[in-house]
Amino acid sequence: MRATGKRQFKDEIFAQFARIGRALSSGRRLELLELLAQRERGVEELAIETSQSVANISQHLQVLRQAGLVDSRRQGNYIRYRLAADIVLNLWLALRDVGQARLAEIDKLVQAFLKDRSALEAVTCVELQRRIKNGNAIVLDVRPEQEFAAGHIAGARSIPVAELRTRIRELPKRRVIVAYCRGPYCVFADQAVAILRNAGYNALRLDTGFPEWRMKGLPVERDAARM
Amino acid sequence: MRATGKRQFKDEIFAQFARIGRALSSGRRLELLELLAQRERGVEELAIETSQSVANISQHLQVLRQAGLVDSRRQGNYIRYRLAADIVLNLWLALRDVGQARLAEIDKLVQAFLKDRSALEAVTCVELQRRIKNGNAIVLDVRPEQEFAAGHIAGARSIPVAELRTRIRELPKRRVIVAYCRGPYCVFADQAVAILRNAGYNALRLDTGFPEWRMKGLPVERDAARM
DNA sequence: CAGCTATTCAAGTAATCGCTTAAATAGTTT
DNA sequence: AAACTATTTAAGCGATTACTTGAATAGCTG
Repeated sequence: MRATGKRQFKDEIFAQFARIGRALSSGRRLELLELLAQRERGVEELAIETSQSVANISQHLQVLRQAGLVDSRRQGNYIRYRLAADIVLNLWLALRDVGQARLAEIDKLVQAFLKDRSALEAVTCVELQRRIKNGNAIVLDVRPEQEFAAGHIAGARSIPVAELRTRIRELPKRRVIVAYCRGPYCVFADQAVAILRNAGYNALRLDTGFPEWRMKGLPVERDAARM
Repeated sequence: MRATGKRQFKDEIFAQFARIGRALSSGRRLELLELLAQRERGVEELAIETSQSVANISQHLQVLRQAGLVDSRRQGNYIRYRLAADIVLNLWLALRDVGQARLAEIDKLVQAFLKDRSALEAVTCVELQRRIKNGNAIVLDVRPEQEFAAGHIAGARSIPVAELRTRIRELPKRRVIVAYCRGPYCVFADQAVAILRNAGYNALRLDTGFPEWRMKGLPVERDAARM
């Protein structure tokens, strides 16, 4: 308990926690976390989705694994990665909250790239839940099918945004449609709302994505067939 | 909305969030956050407490500020730094939770340095709250006086651990004493419990610190005189 | 067991990081 | 306005990082 020992203890324990910070210090790795928050994936899948080389993504995944943020398991010839625990998702969401609240650049980027977003107010989780209760909205999951299968808002329908134009007739025109996707920095729901409104539908965007909905303890479902 | 623009948007927005991760990627900076979670401080104070040069700490503080994690204000000749918002504290606690749950090295370090800790079970916040309600414990804040003044558990008494041996008679021997400090990786409460038990007191450690207590929305007080 | 394939590792390079020392700045106080 | 002082900045270093390319590994699958 003498002073030097105490300093060494502090140095070492904070250095350990800093390993986690370091894992969060690359935009590429945060993008991987965001993808893995939707569902588990193989290395090549992640490489394609992030437009990176397989070797590079593999190395990033090692960093994430050594920081305890992701887990992997073998499935046939592939190795599938996933978030190691819900507290990891919680950590990523906490970091995102700080960015949203404290970094002006993030707001600027969203404004610049998603020009329509500021015009249209988004639906909150509480409000959507109320609408669901009243049968007052169709909940539309516009993420890729496999992400829907791995888990979605209870009662939601799936039409991936890529298929929305061709499958738009599956949706009734009379009712309000609330579209959601991976999260507030995912563009799928914005695109979906644009397509729907263009076709004369009454569409709104949920202000967050599926992982946030689930972390709030709100009702979710998953495709029992898959997984 | 074409593919290349979308990739660029993702790259840029995740790079922005990564600035926050980078700020968390140094043990030294995490130590600063932990100190600032107790109360605001000047640069030299932080330098002394971390055994670092003033220039080095100043540079770390710039990194933290540019990531939106800390704020500063001038007070007389000094510049005082503080956490920028409660969500920053929330982020640090989320990171710590992940470390505790997922990094075996952290447990090893605690076991090695705080050998007694495993023997003695700690009191949880819920349990302490119950004890307070029943008048069933003395709550003892063993952090330095100024940290107590900046905020403490409602009803707690202050005896900094450095003064505990000389002031131990202020405490009644009949009642259970629950000591707390900065957090689970702070050694003050462990030291205090050791001193108290050695002197024949019935003492226990709270399993977290003041910032965690406050973030849970449990009752706190502050010294109105200071501030 | 041999062949195949997804994944990891290793080496190399340009850029960045943490810390030190020394000088500059900015703001208060006298 | 001058002097002082806390803080920031600049330059320099050794160590580390992100990514690429090319080779190695590990473990299914036929």
